[in-house]
Amino acid sequence: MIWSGDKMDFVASVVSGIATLTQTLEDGRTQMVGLLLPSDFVGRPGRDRAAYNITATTDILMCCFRRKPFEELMDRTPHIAQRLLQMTLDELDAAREWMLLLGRKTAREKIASLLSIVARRDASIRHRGNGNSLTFDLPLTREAMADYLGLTLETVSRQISALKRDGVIELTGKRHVIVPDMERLLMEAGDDSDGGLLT
Amino acid sequence: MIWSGDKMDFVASVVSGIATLTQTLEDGRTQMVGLLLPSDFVGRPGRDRAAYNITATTDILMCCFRRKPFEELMDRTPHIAQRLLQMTLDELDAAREWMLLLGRKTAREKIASLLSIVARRDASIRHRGNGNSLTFDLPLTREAMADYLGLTLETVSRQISALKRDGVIELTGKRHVIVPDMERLLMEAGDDSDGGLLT
DNA sequence: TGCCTTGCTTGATATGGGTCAAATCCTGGT
DNA sequence: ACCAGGATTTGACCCATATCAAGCAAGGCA
Repeated sequence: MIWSGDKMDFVASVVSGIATLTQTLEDGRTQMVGLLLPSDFVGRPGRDRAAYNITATTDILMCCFRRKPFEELMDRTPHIAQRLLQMTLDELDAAREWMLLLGRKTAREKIASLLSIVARRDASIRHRGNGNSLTFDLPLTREAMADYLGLTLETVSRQISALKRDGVIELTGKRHVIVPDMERLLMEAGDDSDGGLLT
Repeated sequence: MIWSGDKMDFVASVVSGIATLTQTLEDGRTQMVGLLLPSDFVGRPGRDRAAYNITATTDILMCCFRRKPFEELMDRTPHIAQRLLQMTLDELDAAREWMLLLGRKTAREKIASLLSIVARRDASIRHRGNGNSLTFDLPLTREAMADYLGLTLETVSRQISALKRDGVIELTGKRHVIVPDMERLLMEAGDDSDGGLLT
């Protein structure tokens, strides 16, 4: 959709669909640095070039504003800057949680963490708070998961197979996941401090 | 100084000295998620508990405000929220750069990146823009560097030795670094995007 | 002076995850 | 139904980094 360095004279808000923010090294290694979900904000007031690649992983609908008028609106409406500040601080928290994952977790913990996050978000969207036994679809390919977690797609595949073999999750099809025991999955994720914040 | 989960009824700005923000897993693995330098902001309006451990690595002087009055001040002075938003967005960019480092760079690249960052910051503080051949002190122990980079302290030590052996840097004492060729160091860091030109 | 501690280096070995390669599964197009 | 191309799984092997362990240097202190 958008490449890092492109001119970007608008800001936007995601209405529906999913997109990713990625950074790459010149030899092709890539790392996902953000996941854009409905209600997330894209772009930055006061900057005219994109800092990251933005890729839609599904059909996506965004609500765009030209940057200049938006900046003027922000000057006139203090409430907006405050709201944006809250959202940005939440993103910063999420980024820091993610840094812990990238720097210190094992491959298995990384996968379990990702599944926990997706499961929680999915549960909160459809509020089906039925305690144990959750069910959801993965919105990402194995390769996207690898970019998210700082792994290779082969390792992702292997660890998912391992979690399945150990009964932590069940799979129907490639993408549909059943979690018989959410507690167990959270244990596997390593941070049972329950502290996963979702954006 | 402050432990994650502690009550924190103030916000602050660093005046002088250096502190770190770290997260830990319950088995003791720790990951640095932020570096607090002079002028950086600590704490979050609208949250009353610290989310991270804050550790001073030098003597430090901070300018503290009680949280409630500060929040009121922010409501009355839109300019402050905007300034804070800019700072937070900068931190978010830094966090994302860091995620790329943690997820995709090799140990050698991580060390070179860290040295580049410290060198650049140091150079900008003392503006000694003498082209090549920079010189600076590392403000961190090997262990702190390891926590920063998602490595072990032994690997940090080995990679620094390797860079020295290869002539990328020179050491006098354990902490004082001389960079004979900054270009070379930036190459080693992997992201030579110093201006975004490719031949 | 000699002991202790803290920070750092270096070596030997183990292992988690990467790399390369091949087989299988799935989906949409003709 | 058949085929083509992408997505996924699985296997074999290798290497970068972790782990475990020993030793060194410098400073503080009894």
